[in-house]
Amino acid sequence: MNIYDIAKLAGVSIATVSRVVNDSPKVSEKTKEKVRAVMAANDYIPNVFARGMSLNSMKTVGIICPSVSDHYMASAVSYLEKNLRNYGYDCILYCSGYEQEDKEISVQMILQKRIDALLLVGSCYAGDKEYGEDITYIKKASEEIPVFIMNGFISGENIYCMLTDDYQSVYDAASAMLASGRRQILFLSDSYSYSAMHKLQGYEDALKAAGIPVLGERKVYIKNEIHLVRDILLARRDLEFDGVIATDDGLAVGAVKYARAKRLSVPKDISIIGYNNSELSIGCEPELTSIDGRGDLLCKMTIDSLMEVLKGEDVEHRKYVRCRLEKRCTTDF
Amino acid sequence: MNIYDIAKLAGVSIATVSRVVNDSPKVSEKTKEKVRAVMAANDYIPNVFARGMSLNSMKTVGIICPSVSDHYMASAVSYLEKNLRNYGYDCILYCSGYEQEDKEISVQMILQKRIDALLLVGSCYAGDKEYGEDITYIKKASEEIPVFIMNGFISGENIYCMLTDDYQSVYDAASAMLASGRRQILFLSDSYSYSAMHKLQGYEDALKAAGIPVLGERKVYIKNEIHLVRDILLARRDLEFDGVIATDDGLAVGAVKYARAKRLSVPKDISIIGYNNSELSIGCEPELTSIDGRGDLLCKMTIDSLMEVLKGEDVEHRKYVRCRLEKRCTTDF
DNA sequence: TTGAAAGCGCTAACAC
DNA sequence: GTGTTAGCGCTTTCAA
Repeated sequence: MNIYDIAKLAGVSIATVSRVVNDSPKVSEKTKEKVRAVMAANDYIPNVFARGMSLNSMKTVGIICPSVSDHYMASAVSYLEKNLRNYGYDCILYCSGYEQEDKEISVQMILQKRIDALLLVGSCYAGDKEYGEDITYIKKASEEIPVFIMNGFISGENIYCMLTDDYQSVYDAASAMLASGRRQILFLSDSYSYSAMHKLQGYEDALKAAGIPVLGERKVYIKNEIHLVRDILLARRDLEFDGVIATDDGLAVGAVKYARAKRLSVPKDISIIGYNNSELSIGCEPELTSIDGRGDLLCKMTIDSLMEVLKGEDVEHRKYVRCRLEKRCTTDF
Repeated sequence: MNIYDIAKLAGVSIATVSRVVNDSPKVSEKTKEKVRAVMAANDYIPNVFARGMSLNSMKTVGIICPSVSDHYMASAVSYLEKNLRNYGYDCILYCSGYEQEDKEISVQMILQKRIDALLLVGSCYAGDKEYGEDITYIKKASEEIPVFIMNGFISGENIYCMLTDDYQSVYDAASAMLASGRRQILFLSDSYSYSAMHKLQGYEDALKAAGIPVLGERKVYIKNEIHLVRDILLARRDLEFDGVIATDDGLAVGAVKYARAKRLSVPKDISIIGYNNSELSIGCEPELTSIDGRGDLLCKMTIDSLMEVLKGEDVEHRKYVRCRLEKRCTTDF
């Protein structure tokens, strides 16, 4: 069943059928009804390829994230997919991993699909030149289609960045922890991403503002595995700390496990703050105070901007979402 | 840059360029080299639409899952996407939600994309007629393209089901719990899916085999939210139990929280087993014994079958993966 | 081994 | 408001 068959059956031209399919206003209601009836009766499905060929667009958005098995990103992808579809856009998904080369290949491949826009989920795509990562592949992509980065920043004509205010939220959290009397706060991170660097900066500035020295040994980088974090902390007998700020809940729960192993009381002996407000922060014991990066809002903002850009409207190249501290039992403020 | 430009620059016909792109054997190496050089020099990218139109395939697999924010499914989608791409297939993702109508719409819409195969992730798509759900929309899809169901079963010519041995794993877990002396085991579930019904059956049969009566009140259905589960269990003062088998780790952690609130010792006073072996089972305290549904194996099996079917080979319509009990601290066997 | 040319099914510019 | 027709960029016969 193609457009010619429908046209013949309905006694109109293919142009009219096409117009009906696209709900053009310059077809009479009567004709529309007639054609629609024929289409329905024959289970007619317009050929997306032919359509894409004429329009040179498939109403598809490409989404790349390092891994959708990370909960934060999974939620984001889920939300994005659902809402984009509401706007009539499909999603094609690539999980690129974290390696530079793989990220480049992913972008290159997804561009071949003639997507209408590219969505980069995760701050690992914002590896700024300062941090040694090459971002020309993203710049290049932006020459063809608009690029949206969630939680990362790259400046560019056709690049739109949706940001979480990581700096401020960690600054505030660390300040509150300091105000509650902690003096030796550990910064626990598993990444050098744009986002992680801003969190670090917030941590350092809060310490400085309180007149506390920033020690290199208190900045611990480690793989995000609960038991691994616990064991590493246990092994580092030189390390003294009465507070932990982690860039992810998994890391923070590792610290909780460490406290338990050392029979430290939480939050009395040690205060702990995680990040992302995930299920893990409710599952652990005591339950974890966590910074909520408001992924939902970030997604919403992204989709709104995306639609505006696709409509040809002018959109800010950088937008922010404020985080929120979800207070639970691992802090005493 | 299209095929005509390349042809002109290379001094050959478009047919030859096309053959080179598709690595046809009937082009001389010499010509191939020449054409390839021109393509490379001009960053030539074949137009996927035109290509899809001729081939009537876009080398794309449609994946539908209820929600990719569920960790189990997210891992699956991640794995599937990565491996399908290795085989040269793209993925288009739909998150359908759990409602019958939404699932039907998702399938209908994704079929319009001319996908080469449909992958249904999650046992909620197997709602058997016995359980009241209509599956004709899946049967209908299978008339057009091969359909693969992960963790669900529907019989049909063009339907391939990859199954986890949920029945046996719960049967074994419940039997072990009974052997360790428990007599009042609670079955905690959040769904009536194909998979959940099989888990239930395993639970019931294990009890029966041990001569223990199956009580309706010991089968608790509840939304998968940790605090909610805890509170409901606390509220049900009539309910007595010394063991819990849950169809998901989230539910099981709710039971752990319940035990803590009641100052019950785990596993001494109450033994708990979760499902899916997620991060949550390591994050909670004490750490949760959990049944690992081997999602990775299931995915691998699915992709292997998919490729064989697409190649036109004969493939079994039902395949099983064995689960594994990951023993941690909430059980004493 | 290569080229010419006929589609594939649709959109959109143009004509009526 | 409707029809005619020229592409869109590719694959694939068919001839040479």
